[in-house]
Amino acid sequence: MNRAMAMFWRQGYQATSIAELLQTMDIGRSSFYAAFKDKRSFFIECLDLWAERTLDLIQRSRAQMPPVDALQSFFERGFVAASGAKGNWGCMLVNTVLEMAGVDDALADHASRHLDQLQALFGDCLTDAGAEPVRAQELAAMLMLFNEGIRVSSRRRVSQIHHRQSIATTFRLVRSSLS
Amino acid sequence: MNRAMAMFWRQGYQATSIAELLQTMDIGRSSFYAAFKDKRSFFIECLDLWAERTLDLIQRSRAQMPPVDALQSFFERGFVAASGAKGNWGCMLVNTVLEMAGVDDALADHASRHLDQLQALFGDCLTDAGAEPVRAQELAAMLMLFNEGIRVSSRRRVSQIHHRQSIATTFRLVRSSLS
DNA sequence: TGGGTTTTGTACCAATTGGTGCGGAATGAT
DNA sequence: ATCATTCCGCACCAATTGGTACAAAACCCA
Repeated sequence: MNRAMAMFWRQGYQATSIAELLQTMDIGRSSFYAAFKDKRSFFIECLDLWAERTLDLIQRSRAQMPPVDALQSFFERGFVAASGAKGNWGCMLVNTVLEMAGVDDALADHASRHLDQLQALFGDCLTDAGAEPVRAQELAAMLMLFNEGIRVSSRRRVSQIHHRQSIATTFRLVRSSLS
Repeated sequence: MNRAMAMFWRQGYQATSIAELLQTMDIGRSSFYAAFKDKRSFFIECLDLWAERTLDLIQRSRAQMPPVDALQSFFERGFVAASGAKGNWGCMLVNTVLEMAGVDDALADHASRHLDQLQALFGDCLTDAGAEPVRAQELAAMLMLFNEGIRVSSRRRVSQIHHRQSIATTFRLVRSSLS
């Protein structure tokens, strides 16, 4: 299932056929439809799994370091770990929103709600760091905008160094805004 | 052709079938294949048209107002004009990059190069506004990141007001950085 | 009006899509 | 070993995909 999720992550929903999925999961057609209802339902499961892992990633970091550091490490990890030689696939939630909006709005909304959760978690980290609730919400919204932007940019052929720099300057701004 | 472009813009490449295109263009199948080589080639034409119009939009604004105002009006127009009751379709270039990356990399690169042009134009406006070349490039890159982010965000159900606010604060930052 | 060229409507094609059903193989308990 | 049950490979299906062939129609200049 991890492989299937990665496939959806990289290629999106429409461009991934069931045949491809079966091959990478190394199971038969019957087994697939026995375990999952639909291609669509299965995609949602993968989407949820992806979101869950992403939230967990931040939560775990938060237990080990100051909250703002945890946030920053989240952005940096997304650009180092996920982008090997194989290239970066961006954020599955962002990808899904842009692919399905105007095609399957329910699906796009589902991904969008996950992004809301992520933004809420950003806010939590910022209040933890001592920001006032209102200000934390503002900053979280800004970080989400930054996230969406950099995830798009990461699917282009822009140099990694440049992204790192953007992250650095953004978080310098965030930190200065908190002190 | 405008209608066809709008269709691709809203639904993306894969989700738009030839049959739908023919219907909205109100032409027959033969006429289509006589005028355009492929679905893919036709999509590229639409993409180029969209990019051309976007660049023109900025250029025209630049002839009528200070360069930074022109940039700001570009962002604001994208959110008022394009987003009627029918909703906002974001930026066709950004949409294409995210849809086709990992599926048809050549197509994604094509859209990405258009974004490079757009970013270059951002840079021109900023140098016009008196920024030093290096600084202008930095700011242009930041604006492109902002553009990518807000175009994603605009396809979610986030309130318009919020976007306007983001634009305002971003440009306040840009202006203060220029003075 | 006539003949030749372009345009266009439509039937048709092979390939692929997501999804179902069946028959046999593996499994496990007695 | 036997039986029942679960599992799975594979054939099959209808629908849709992008693309082509071909003939009829519209057009234009003489």
